[in-house]
Amino acid sequence: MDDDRTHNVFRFFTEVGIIAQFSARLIEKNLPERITHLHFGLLGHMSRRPDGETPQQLAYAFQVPKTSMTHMIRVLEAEGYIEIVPNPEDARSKLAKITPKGAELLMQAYAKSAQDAATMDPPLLIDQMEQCLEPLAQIRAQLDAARDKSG
Amino acid sequence: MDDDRTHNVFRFFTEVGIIAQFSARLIEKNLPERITHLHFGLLGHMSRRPDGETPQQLAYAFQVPKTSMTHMIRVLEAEGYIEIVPNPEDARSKLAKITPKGAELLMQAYAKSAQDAATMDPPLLIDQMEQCLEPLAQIRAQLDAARDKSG
DNA sequence: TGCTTGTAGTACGATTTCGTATTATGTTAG
DNA sequence: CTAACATAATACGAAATCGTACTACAAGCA
Repeated sequence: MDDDRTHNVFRFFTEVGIIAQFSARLIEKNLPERITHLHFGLLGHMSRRPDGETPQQLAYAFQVPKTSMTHMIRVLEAEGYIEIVPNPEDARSKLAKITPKGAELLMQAYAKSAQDAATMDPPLLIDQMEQCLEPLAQIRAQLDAARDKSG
Repeated sequence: MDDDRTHNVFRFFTEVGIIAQFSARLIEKNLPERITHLHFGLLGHMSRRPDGETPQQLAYAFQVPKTSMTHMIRVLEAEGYIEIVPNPEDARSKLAKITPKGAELLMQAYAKSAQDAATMDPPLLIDQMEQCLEPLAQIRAQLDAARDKSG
């Protein structure tokens, strides 16, 4: 890879890192005290999987260590946003499911953040975001695939 | 903002968040124990500012609380990657400067990560990254501007 | 000068992250 | 069946994050 392209890869990662931090703050501004953007992501993930997922699956999906996921799940459960039930297919395991309270939080935070995004000054560059969506999805899929191959 | 556009904004942030996590891991794989991708970013930032920057400036640039920056700077100093000197223009303040050892670490980690990126399987989609660079830079600039206006 | 207000950095403590080791259950070879 | 190994989750502890409160210095004004 030549120097220019290498430089562009790093620049890409830098921009992405900064934007990710902004989006985290945007969401967390509309979440209760101990709930972070990762918890928000977890709730969104679970809302699309009504049968629940195991901590293992969640840890893999969100690319955090199992122990970190254990902790995040406990916080969500302590606040009543999810419930944790035994996994009927494996007594070692558990299933985490979103509760109505969790679904409510998800919706509220989504709506408020959307409102914030819509009224930002200067306005959010949605055209540019949409323009990036496809390439970003491809890049993410490639990184996922590379991870699965090498660890 | 209509529902589709709102949805796209969230999707954009989601993709960006996942990619940011991957890039953090890519870098950190090539950094010593206690050094994170944020430290790497700090070193890169300082390498472009040989006169040093104050903790305050760094905290603002990296969008982390002052106390977090205090801690990160201490780690970098303890490991010898930066040095902290009094700010001649303000006795309350300090300047953090990269050391030769820090510059060396920066170069090594950069080179190793570039190597990893170049040999990834499936290969990194650099065309797509380059295609995103301009819009991402604009989006980041807009978010920066919105932050400066409202907090 | 003396007073008031603002700013840079840090001490401290609550919480979070995450690596290592452990427990409990599942799976498979013999 | 059972021993050996694999896997899900967690206990535990070291380190990081970050909000609050504080100290030290700076700057503006009477």
